[in-house]
Formats: sequence, C-alpha cells, structure tokens
Amino acid sequence: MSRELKRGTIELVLLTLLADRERYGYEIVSAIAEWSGGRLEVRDGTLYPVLYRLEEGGFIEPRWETPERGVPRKYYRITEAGKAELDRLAAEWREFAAGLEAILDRKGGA
Amino acid sequence: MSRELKRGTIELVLLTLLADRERYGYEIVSAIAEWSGGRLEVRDGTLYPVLYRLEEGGFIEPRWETPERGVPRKYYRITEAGKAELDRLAAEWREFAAGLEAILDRKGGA
DNA sequence: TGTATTATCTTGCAATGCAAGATAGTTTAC
DNA sequence: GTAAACTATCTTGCATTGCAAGATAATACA
Repeated sequence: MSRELKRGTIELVLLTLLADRERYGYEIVSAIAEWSGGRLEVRDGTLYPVLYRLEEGGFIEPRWETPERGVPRKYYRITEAGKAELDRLAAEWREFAAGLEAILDRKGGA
Repeated sequence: MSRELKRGTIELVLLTLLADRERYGYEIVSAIAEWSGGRLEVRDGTLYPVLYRLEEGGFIEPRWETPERGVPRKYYRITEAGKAELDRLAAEWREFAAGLEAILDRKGGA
C-alpha cells in the first residue's frame, strides 16, 4: 500500500483503536492489520512517533505496566480531548473520501 | 481540508479529469472543486509540479495552444499508459479506503 | 550458548502539498 | 491611456511525516 496514502490517517486509526480500549504500541501494529482486513499495515518505526505526537497533544495518556515476566509495556488510553479529536478527524476523512469518490464516480459522466 | 490527506491522491484526480477530456492546468483547478462538490481544492502551485511528474512518467502529453486573443494554454491529454496508471491508482485508493472504513466502522464492535 | 520473540525507541531520508512570488498577455474601468 | 483585475504558467523553499534501519533489553526455547 502506498506510503503517501497513509499520510494524515494514522492518527485517526490510532485514536479509533484506543477509543475501543487501552492498548500498547506493539499490539497496535497487529490490531491495525486485523481491523483493516489485512489492507493496512503500519510499522513500529512509524507508530511510536505518532503516539508521542498524540500524547503531546493531550489526546492519549500512557501508563507503564511491568509484568513479573516479560518486557514492560506502555499502555495508552484515549482522553476526552482525544475523543473529540477522533470525531473531528473522522468527519474530515469522510468529507475528503466523499469528495474523491465523487470525482472517481463522475468519470466524465456530466 | 487537511494537506496531508491529499498526499498521493492528486495524481489520481488529475488522471481522472484528463481521462474525461483534454484540459489545461488553470482549468483543472476549478474542475477539481466542481467535480468534488466543493470538497477538494488544489492550488496551482501544487498542480503544475504534478503535471510535470505525470508527463515525465509518460502518463500524459502536453500540447500548446496559442489563441489569437488570450494567454497561451498548455493542454494535457492522457496516454494509454496513463489510463493503465489511472486504473492502478483507483484500485489502490479503493483498497485503502476500504481498509480505513473497516477500521472506522468496527469501533470496538468485535 | 545461541537464536527467536516481545517490546520500545531513535536517526535520517524521501516524498510532496503549498505558500509566496515571478512573469506576461488581456480585459475592463476610470 | 493607464491602472487594476483577470487569465495563465512556472519556480523556490519550507514543513510534514511514513518508514527503513538500527539500537536496546528482557524473555523463551532449542
């Protein structure tokens, strides 16, 4: 899948997944592939910087969990501001997708 | 509309418009707004570099027309390779949009 | 001991939309 | 006739961001 198409949509994807429930980064990578039916993939080198951006914006909050066995995990949960941002980004995406679909469907029809 | 969302879609938009009929750059700016129902806008500073990219790729071909009155216009028409590229980009977009919609629609449903 | 797996993090590159400005001919208003 | 507005193309440089590649570290398994 083209790298450029993903631009500006990863924050929307992350907020959607975190609105469902608390998750940690490594888990999100596989959740994106699963939720999208294998159509979308995001690498961890992409993911972590986006998580930091969302945290700086106050849209998500981290929480470390160190199990007795295993590598420590950093769980993120969405904030109220994050839910509002999610709504905003989802609406923006739908508006954009509708505009592009309108162009694709027209195909010289009028 | 977010700048980042447009990334990687402008070539698709241009090829779609040029598959309809021959057009010149300045005309395309308003055609995009019209075809998208006012949802999408592309500036001329964006447009021309994309046209050059498509020309270099052999997807469109230019033709100058100098009317007796008025500023010369550079018309572009799509090539056979351009039509194939259009099909490819449209399919890629639909796959991507379907993946994202699947995520948005799931919303923790399963 | 060595390899694989889980998990987080950083550096630097590549791609590209766009603001801003340049150029130039045409049309309209005063 | 001349100033302003419009049509039309083109260029420079910046900001954003996905990602490859690599680093680090703990655990599991052969």
